[in-house]
Parts: sequence; structure tokens; C-alpha cells
Amino acid sequence: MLEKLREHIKKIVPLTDEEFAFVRAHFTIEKYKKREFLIQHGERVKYSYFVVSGLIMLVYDDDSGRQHIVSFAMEDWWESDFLAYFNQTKATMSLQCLEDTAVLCLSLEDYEKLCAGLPKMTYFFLKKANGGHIGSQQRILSFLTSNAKERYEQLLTRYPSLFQRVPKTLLAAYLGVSRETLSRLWRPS
Amino acid sequence: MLEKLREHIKKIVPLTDEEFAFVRAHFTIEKYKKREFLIQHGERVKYSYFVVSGLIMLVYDDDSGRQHIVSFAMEDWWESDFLAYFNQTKATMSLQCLEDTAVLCLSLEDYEKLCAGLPKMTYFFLKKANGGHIGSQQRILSFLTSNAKERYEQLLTRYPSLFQRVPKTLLAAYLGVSRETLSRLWRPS
DNA sequence: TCCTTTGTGTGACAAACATCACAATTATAA
DNA sequence: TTATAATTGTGATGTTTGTCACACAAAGGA
Repeated sequence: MLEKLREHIKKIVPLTDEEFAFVRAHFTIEKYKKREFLIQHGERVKYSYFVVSGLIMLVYDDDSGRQHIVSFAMEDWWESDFLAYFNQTKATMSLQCLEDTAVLCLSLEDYEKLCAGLPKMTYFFLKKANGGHIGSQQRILSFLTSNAKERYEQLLTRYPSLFQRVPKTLLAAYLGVSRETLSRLWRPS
Repeated sequence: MLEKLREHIKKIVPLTDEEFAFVRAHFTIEKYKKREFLIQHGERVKYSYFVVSGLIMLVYDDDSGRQHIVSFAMEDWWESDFLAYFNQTKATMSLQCLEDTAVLCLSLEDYEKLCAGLPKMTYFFLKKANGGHIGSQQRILSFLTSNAKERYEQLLTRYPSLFQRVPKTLLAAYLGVSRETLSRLWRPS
């Protein structure tokens, strides 16, 4: 569990045993079953999460009851409703398990302490945040430049495992098309 | 020019005169006229930019010659082709002026030196990067939940000045609709 | 096991949006 | 100023996508 976090951080900043002991003290471990919620829309966001194993989705439920998926997060990803997390406001999105999932939890207070106590970790989070920003921009670009079929192909090229792990309805909710349209994409009209 | 940067940074981390002297030494000033390019697609990305005044757009030109706008950046915004900047690869996007624009330029080397020499600045950039990530996620959500008209209204609510400063063709290229559709939105069909 | 969810495909039709064509107006530079 | 380019609106038409309806298969709990 925690060793996975260490390996993950090491890819950006190497840590001594002592430093990692400091880091690990800020995290708690939690396990969730499929369909359980890590964050519930409307509630306070206590943590951001490092996914050790499993698969979760960040989802927005609109007024008409439709689900829209902002992000899937699998092993080695960081996820939360970051807007609510950093501003300590109520969640506008939910974070829900698509598989049994193990996560490491980091409260905002511990996040700040971690950054203050070990500047390397600020740099680590900076790299992660830049990566997230760039990734989101690429997703925006795919909305601007590509139709439903192309977006679907791009998604499966980038994350082939999602095809097996996630029902098509949810892939549609990520791509921004109806599940019926998605179902018809590869069959010629 | 530089005083604007100081005010901007101060909103997140206060700096002493000495610290700001260190910061300012890493930036250079550049001025561009309307239609000029700060970054040209295919070329190396030397800097990320802090916009002191004016207006620029981050734009992707696709194979069929269409323009897609990833972002507008005005006063007090940071902008670049961040993927190419951080990886020191060729730009896939262009950064072009929509108005005469003054910017402060920061090379990747100076960015790293700044972070290493003054940890406060790492924290500053972390806050900015998180803000950028969250902003991009909101934009993704607007693609998922809203049609062209709603996205247009959201854009003008958030950035009313764009309505006067930017031609409708470019607003359309930002929203992901044709300029004809955009032109017809407020007139009932 | 059976029985209820959940997931998937497909037809018929409606709505949203893109494309092409053209006109007219407003900036901008020589 | 005058000519050229940039910007905007709008009609006609076709394509893409959404919605509703239904059937059926697969998965999971009692």
C-alpha cells in the first residue's frame, strides 16, 4: 500500500527513508467496495485520494438526472473534487467506485503540512497539477477537434483497459454522447 | 510592468523586497502587436508568459485548416503551450495576440531556478496549476452538460469583456460550434 | 436455482448543428 | 480617402446526434 506511494513519488522526487516516514504519517488507508462513494455530492470533501488499486470515477449529476463523467481514475492516479477540496466547500461532484478500490487519503490540512514540512513534496504536487492541467486541456481539444467516433477511438487508444472494465453507458457519459449513439458508432449507418 | 507581477504574486504568497528582487531577475519583458505570435506551432517553446496587458489566444490548427481555441488569456493570466514547454518539445499549438500585448517571459530554466531558490514560488505555481486544472475541468463539464447556447451564455457570464474584444468567429472556435450556429443562437429558429 | 438489476443493441423519429452560398457591413492599411 | 480584408447575418439543405421504445442477454443477490 504505502510502498506503492513511495514508488510513485520517487519517479519525480527521490525520498530518503526519513523523509518518506514523514510523508506516510500524513496519509490514512481506506478501502471501498464497488458502487460505494468516496465523495458524495453536497457533502464536505475531506480528502484527496491516491488510488492504490481499483477504479473510480468523478461524476457530475445534472438537474435532469443525467450523469456526466469528468474523469476516471485508476491505479497511481490522484483524484478528488479539487474545487471543493481546496476551497473547503461542499462537493458539486461525486467520486464513486467502479471496482473494489484501495486509496490513500490526504486531508487538506495534512497536504499543507506536507508541503510546508518538505518542500520536495510541493514540487511533487506541482508536477502532478501541471500534468492534470495539461491532460484536461488535451481532453478539451478532443471535444473541439473530434466527433464522437474519434473521441471514442482516442480514449481506447490511451486507456485500452477501460473498454473491458467500464460499461459502455459510462464511456458514453465520459465522451459526451448518448449510449445509443456510442453503440452505433462502429456499425456503418 | 514588474510591479503588476508583484501584486499578482502577493495575492498568494507575500514577498519581501529582497525576495521580489530575486524573482524579477528571472523574467524578461516583451511586447507584441495584434496578430503577432508568441509561440508558433512547430517551433520550440522558450517561455511561459505572464500577461501584463492585452489579450492572447492559445490556438490549435487542425489538418483541415480549422482553428480551435483552447484558451483566451488576458491581464494577470499565465499562458503557454505547457505540454511543449515542460517537455521542451515542439509546440503543437500557437499563441497569438488578439490585441497589442505586453508579457513577462519565464524560461523553463529560470522557472526551475526560481522554484529551487525560493520555495514560496513553488507553492505559488502549485496554486496556479491547481487553478488551471480546476478551470479546465469546469470547461470539460460545460461540454458534457450544456449545448452551444448554454456554453455561450456561461462564457459571457464569466468573461463579459470577451464579447466586445473578440470576433464571434473566435468565440465559436472556443465554444466548439460553427460561427453560423453561434450567430443564430439568440434569434429564435 | 430463480429473479431482479444492469447492460447492450436497434428501429423510428425529432432536434441540434454543420456546411455552402451569398449579401452586407465594418475595420484597416496604403 | 479608397480599396481591400475582416466580420457578421441568414437562407437552404444535409448530416450527426438525441430521445423514446422495445427486445434480449448477462450479471449478481436471495
